[in-house]
Amino acid sequence: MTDRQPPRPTDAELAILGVLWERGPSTVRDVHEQLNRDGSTGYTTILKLLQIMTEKGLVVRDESERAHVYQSRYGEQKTQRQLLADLAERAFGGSATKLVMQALSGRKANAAELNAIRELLDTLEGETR
Amino acid sequence: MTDRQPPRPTDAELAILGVLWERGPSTVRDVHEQLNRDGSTGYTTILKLLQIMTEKGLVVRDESERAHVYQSRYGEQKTQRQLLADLAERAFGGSATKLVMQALSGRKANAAELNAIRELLDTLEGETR
DNA sequence: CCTCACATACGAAACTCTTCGTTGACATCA
DNA sequence: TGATGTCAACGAAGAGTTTCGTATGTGAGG
Repeated sequence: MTDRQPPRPTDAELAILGVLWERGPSTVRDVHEQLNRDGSTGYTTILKLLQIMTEKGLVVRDESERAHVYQSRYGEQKTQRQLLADLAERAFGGSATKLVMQALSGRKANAAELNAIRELLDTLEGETR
Repeated sequence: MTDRQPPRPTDAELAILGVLWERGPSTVRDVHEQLNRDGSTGYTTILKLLQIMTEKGLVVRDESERAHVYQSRYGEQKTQRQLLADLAERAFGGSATKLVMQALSGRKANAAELNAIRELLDTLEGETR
C-alpha cells in the first residue's frame, strides 16, 4: 500500500465535492460562484477548504495555470460507497443490509423507484448465482 | 413546535447510543465497561460525553439514584433513519433512492439478504398501491 | 512604470469534539 | 470517626473544522 485511506469528507468539503463532481475540474472562483447560489460563504473560505482538501488528498490540483484547477480525486460513487460503508459501520452494527432496509422503510417511494430497485436486485441476484 | 430537532450524534456519541440501545437504561459505569471491551476510553470521558449528550437532548438522565441512569431519548430506528436522511441530503442530492441503489451495488449480498429486501419491497408496494 | 484586478498563501479567531485530571460530595465499613 | 471507594462536576488541553481578513504575487492596460 502506497498511500492511506482518504479521510471522511466533512460537511463543507462534501458540498465542494458535489460541485466538482457536477462541473468537473474547476477553479476556486467556479466553485465559489456555484456554491453561493444558496447560502453565502466567502471566496477565501472556499480557497482554504480546497487547500486543506489538497493536503488531505481529497482533491488534486493543477497549478499550471495562474488560477489553479481542482478536481475530485475520488469518483462520486466511490465516495458515496465509502460514506455508506462508514455509516453502516458506525450506526448499523456493520450490516449494510440493515441499512438498506431501514432506508427503504423510512420513506415513501413511488412505483417507478421501487421498480428500479427491484431490477437492480434481479441483476445482483444473477451475479451472485 | 416545542423543541428543536436533535443534533446529529458524533462518532463517540453514536458508540454510546449503541450501548444504550442494546442494554437499555444504564449508568456511566455500565456504558464504560461495555465500551472498554474494544478500545480504551477513560471513565470520565464517557461521563463527560453523557453530560454533553444530556444538554443536547440526545439522552435523558434519571438522577433519582446516586449513580445517574441514562437512556437514549430517541429509538435506534428513528436515529438511523435520521442519519440516513441526513446522508442522503448531504451526499446524494437528497435522493434516498440513489442512496439505496448505491448501497446495494456497493457490496456482496447473499441470497437470504436479497430475499429479505425483496419481501420488504413487496410490502412497500402493497402499501403504496 | 504604475495601478488595478484577481489569484494564492498565511494566520488567526470562533467553534466543536474528544480526552482526561482534579476536586468535592457521599456512602460504607473497619 | 476516619479511611476508602464511587460518583458527578468542572475545567482545560489538543485536535479538527469553518470562517475570513490581510498580505503578497502577478499579469494586463494605461
